[in-house]
Amino acid sequence: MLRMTLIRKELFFLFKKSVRPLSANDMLAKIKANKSTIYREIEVLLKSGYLIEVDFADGIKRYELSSLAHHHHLICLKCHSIQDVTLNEGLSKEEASIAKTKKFKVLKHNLEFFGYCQNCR
Amino acid sequence: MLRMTLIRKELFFLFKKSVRPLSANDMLAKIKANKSTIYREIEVLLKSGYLIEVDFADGIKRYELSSLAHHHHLICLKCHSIQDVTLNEGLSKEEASIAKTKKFKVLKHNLEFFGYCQNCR
DNA sequence: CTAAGTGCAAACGATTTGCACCATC
DNA sequence: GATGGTGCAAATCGTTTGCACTTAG
Repeated sequence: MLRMTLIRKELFFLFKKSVRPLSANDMLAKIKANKSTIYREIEVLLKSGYLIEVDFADGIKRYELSSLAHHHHLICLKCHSIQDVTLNEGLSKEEASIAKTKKFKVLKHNLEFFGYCQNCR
Repeated sequence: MLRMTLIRKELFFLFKKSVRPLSANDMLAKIKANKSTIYREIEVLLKSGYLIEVDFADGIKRYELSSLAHHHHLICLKCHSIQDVTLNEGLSKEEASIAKTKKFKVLKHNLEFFGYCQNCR
């Protein structure tokens, strides 16, 4: 049911070469397509599992390929650079403890770090 | 420089008795004040350090008293209930490792958990 | 052919801003 | 009475929707 349209191809290509999560506006700046098309495309690609949502707590939704290994981001508050981090331990121990003590089934979490990067601190 | 106005008093009272982070709309529903006033109030209270921002990744900004102990939230995807959690270990070890290996100075992080609460799973 | 994809314009919801008036210190 | 607070209306920005047209399979 997923047709391979030009816009879709371009989106995959864009995401593949992007080193940071992309917002709808980021995509619009790179791909000649209508706003609505982009937003609907995001919806489709989320639903079909190609993209995941990433939240930088600024009210703008961003996305990256779900095929990437699970990781978090280091967001520089000054230059807005973004680095990926993979946590050594992860949060699985914490999530297990949450399941036990709070009787809460964790399906996903959101974790991003904010601060100053090497150049800005 | 912070005057004790009626609206400000009501806001503090509201936050003190609230068991969950509040959005601008939550405040507007409880306090008779103009939209702009509420948003400007949030700005002032953030800047003066009485409130902190909490992000549930849904594009709506929420706030809670900064005097609360550092904690995270368990957000039920079905009934939208919210529980607080305090992590045993916290992320300080992770942040130390980030400082070392990535040369990134972490000032704050955002961590919230999503899933199903006891009643909904 | 027909379901999926697209563009355009208008609607939406959260937040912001400009301006005139009001109240606390 | 000066600075900070407030209300109102309009603007802004990211996102969504309705509708008519197009295209991939």
